[in-house]
Amino acid sequence: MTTMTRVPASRQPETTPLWLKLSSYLVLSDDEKLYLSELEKTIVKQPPRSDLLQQGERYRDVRIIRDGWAIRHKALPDGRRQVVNFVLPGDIIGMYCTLFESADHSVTTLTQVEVASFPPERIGELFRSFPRLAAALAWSGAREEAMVAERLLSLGRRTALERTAHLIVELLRRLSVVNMAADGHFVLPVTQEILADALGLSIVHINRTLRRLRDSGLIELNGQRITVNDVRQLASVGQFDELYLHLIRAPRRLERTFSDNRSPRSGGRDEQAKA
Amino acid sequence: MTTMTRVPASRQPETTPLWLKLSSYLVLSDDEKLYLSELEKTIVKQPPRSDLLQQGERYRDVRIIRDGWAIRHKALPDGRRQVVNFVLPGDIIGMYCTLFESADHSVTTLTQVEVASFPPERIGELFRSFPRLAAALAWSGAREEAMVAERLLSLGRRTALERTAHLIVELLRRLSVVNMAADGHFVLPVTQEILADALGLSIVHINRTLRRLRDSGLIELNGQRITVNDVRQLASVGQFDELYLHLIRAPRRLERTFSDNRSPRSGGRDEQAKA
DNA sequence: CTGGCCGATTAACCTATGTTGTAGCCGCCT
DNA sequence: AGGCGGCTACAACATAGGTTAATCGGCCAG
Repeated sequence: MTTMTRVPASRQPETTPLWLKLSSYLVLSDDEKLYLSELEKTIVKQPPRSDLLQQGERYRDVRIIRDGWAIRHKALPDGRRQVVNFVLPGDIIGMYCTLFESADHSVTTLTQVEVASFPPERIGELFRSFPRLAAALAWSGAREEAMVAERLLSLGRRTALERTAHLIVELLRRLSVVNMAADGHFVLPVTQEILADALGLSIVHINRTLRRLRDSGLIELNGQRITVNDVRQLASVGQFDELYLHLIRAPRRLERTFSDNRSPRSGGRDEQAKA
Repeated sequence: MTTMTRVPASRQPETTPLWLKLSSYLVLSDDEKLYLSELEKTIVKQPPRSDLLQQGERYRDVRIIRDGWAIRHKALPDGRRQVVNFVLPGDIIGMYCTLFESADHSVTTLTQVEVASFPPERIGELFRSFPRLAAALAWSGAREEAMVAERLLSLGRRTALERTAHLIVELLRRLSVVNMAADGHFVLPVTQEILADALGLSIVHINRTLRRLRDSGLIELNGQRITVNDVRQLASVGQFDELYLHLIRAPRRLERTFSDNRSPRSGGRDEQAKA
């Protein structure tokens, strides 16, 4: 709402990345805002290259990333590795911890990361007392799946150049939502090895591919800063269609389905059950 | 439970594939069973090769597959296509229709398919009145994501032979849950083109790969019937680790989180706010 | 200052997989 | 009966991307 600084943004309690992200989906009430900030109360800092979660490990708390980057990845017994997705500020880890016994993937930090965590039991509470907020979190989780499916399309059917372009545009879009990208540039705290693992390529080939993108003037790289000179064109190279990011606001039927029609108090907005 | 026939299994109302699948995760009460069968009341048959959902289309009802196979796939503007997952009896389509405006993928039947459908609004009702059932459905959805992530690992880091072996074992495991596979054989109503699109390979190469699997005696193909002679060995070729299928029963904390602690009776709903 | 390590970069070479084209089979329509 | 379309099968050839190996620069510990 107010113009945003690019600072880690945790001055005012309510503008955490998660809040920003959810707000892009639906307008949150003050109650909801407050409850959300409750969830982000217990905060810890994790050093770079440390595991937030390990494949096979039992799930523990739910974690909210407040600052920094991480990767979600899976490994084969012989060491080959696939990065499933990048975990950015505003993303949630272990949302399914209530449903699954143990994790089928690892999450490892790339930079120093600030995480909030809360016990899984609160999810039940959330669904009961703040159904719209719960719906927004479900949206965030469903979007995650959509991103993985899109990456699958990339690995299966896009060439190395297309994949790489696609990923860059995706990151740009995602980071914009949490005010971490401006005019097409952002910090990409990632080695080429990690890019390779994300795109199913060899490290040498990712290097070649980045070179081609640079040579064609589509992007610039200075250290960890990447600049996209012409987003439209890069998107077209990557056949990027942002439909899968589901960035549009919640459909009207969401209110019908998830509005809290049980507590006339607290939730404060209407009820009027249907059918 | 009782010994199972391989018949479509819809004689007794409660043993639908979805019920079977969810029961493998948690024991459902009679109320829950009943409500589930309510959801499967409106039934329609779809011919083979027809769309249940089209990329870009607005979401409509939630659909439960009761019989037959379909694929969930995404296409690039130039026609290249990736099959994201196979949709089997007991699977659900459009679970996120409340959250998203329009679909980012298509679903197309491979065989004749029997689908039940219900309006998205009932999901809210479900979460309020039958939280354990809702949790089981959430489990099913989360598992879906896990499968896509595992396929991503396949496309990114497994060879054609490994991928193919992996997929076959996965299908075998999934079909077993709904009693559609016995002693390592099942019906695979799929052309090689579709396998190719699922595994990110060319149709010619999938053909070569199946040949290798047959020549090595790991599988047999007779028309659409596939027989896995040695599951252990095939799983080992595909580096298959079923952790990602999350086939184990619900963790204990699920009950703590989702048990309906609001209604001592059955359908009643109400409250006791938190904090 | 210096050695060691990590990551980026490039060249040369190799191979898994893609492409193109042909043939055979089977079921189905007329 | 003939022919057509969809699918499998395979051979021959082409290439995107993998592998290996060498170099270079930056950073840090001693």
